[in-house]
Amino acid sequence: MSDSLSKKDDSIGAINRTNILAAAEKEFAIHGFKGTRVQRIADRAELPKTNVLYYFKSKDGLYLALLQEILSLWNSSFDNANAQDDPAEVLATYIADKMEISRLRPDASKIFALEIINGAPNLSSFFKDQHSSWMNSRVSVLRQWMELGKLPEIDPHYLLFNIWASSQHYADFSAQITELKGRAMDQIEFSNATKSLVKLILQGCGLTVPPRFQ
Amino acid sequence: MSDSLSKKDDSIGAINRTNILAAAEKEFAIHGFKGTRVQRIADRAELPKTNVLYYFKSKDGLYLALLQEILSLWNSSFDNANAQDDPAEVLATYIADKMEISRLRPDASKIFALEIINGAPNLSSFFKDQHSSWMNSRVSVLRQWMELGKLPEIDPHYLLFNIWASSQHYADFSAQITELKGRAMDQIEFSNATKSLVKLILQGCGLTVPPRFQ
DNA sequence: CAAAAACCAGACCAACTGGTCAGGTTCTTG
DNA sequence: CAAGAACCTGACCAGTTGGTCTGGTTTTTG
Repeated sequence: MSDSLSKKDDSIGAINRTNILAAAEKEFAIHGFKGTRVQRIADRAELPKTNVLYYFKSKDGLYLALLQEILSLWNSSFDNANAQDDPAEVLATYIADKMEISRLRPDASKIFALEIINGAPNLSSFFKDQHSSWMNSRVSVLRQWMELGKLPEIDPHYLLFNIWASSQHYADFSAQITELKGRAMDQIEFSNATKSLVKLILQGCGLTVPPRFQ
Repeated sequence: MSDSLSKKDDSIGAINRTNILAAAEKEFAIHGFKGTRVQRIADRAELPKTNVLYYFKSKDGLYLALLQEILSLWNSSFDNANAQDDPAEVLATYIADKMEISRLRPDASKIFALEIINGAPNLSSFFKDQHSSWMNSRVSVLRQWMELGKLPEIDPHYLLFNIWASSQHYADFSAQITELKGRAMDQIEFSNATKSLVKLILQGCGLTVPPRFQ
């Protein structure tokens, strides 16, 4: 309806949409898609249920809209790295980025993880293709680093899986971490965890940790 | 009713119970607790729904029974390690054990992960306490190793989290791995992944990889 | 062999849930 | 300021689902 750009207006509709998405993120993260009740989202957003369905045609529609927003978080500086870059610097930054998402958007991370665990039934084939080609291009860069002698031999897939799993873990399993440590992690602990993880992984594949990550 | 031991009799009831639990494991792993339909479990076990409710009082009861069985998988040789043992050997074995569970019981691993992601609403406080004290005692062993100079300084929690996250990852995210690699992982690939992970983590905390894991 | 225990299953139901509808009110705009 | 667009919401409904009830059949056991 409005000019194609700037959906970030302050119209009443835009505000409600934002509130509903925020409420939905929390509910879906806790209960999963099937376990989430539209009524609960409405309650959390302090709106009648009908109103939620007014803005998003259906529960599916709301979930998909949310998922799309979440996917945009998955971009990072590593996306544009190439053979000329320094592997230690690039990987350390990538790990730190991932940890930052886990800290700031744990619910988004959880939803993504749930989606993947369930076999990604709602991730469009477009995203899957995109993700697949992203993986291929990153593996290719890692291999070039190895050929150039900038990175010791290691299976690039397993390295990426490990980075992804370890950082994502802090978001997905925050409940367990809270349980095991007795309380939730604060920013300082996240910073320490990040340093620890950077050191573990970089040292693990024979790289030197850049000073600013020590 | 029968003698307190040996529930593993071959009575018709025992067989049905086993079948139902196996069917439930698959369904709960795919759809989560809320998303799973008792009818679907019954279909998979080739029994009428009423029969499932006959053996397990309710959906909750079935889920809890399954969860209890799954928890027993989480024991490992690491549980009994002490300061006299060799950290490289113990940790490598622990990682390999965890990877083996991911390979052989991915559904059980998924259910456990889902439970944790959702904040462990169904894990009894008994299990939580147990897990918490397990963690404390293992952290203590790791610290002793560091004091003895057998293991370089590293935060023990983060080390354990990393092992746990990386190995569990292969089960929980098998769908994504299948997508990214184009097909499911076979036993040889799991073996390579295990070696890769052992090397990454041990090298990451400054240990030498034992020969049989190379 | 009888009776009790264990097992089996169709019919049924109450509760819940996503979603619709119709009839409003408020806001925007020419 | 009129008219249309956007927004709001109580009442309602049809489909689904966990679970019960009742009346069986088969197996075990004293």
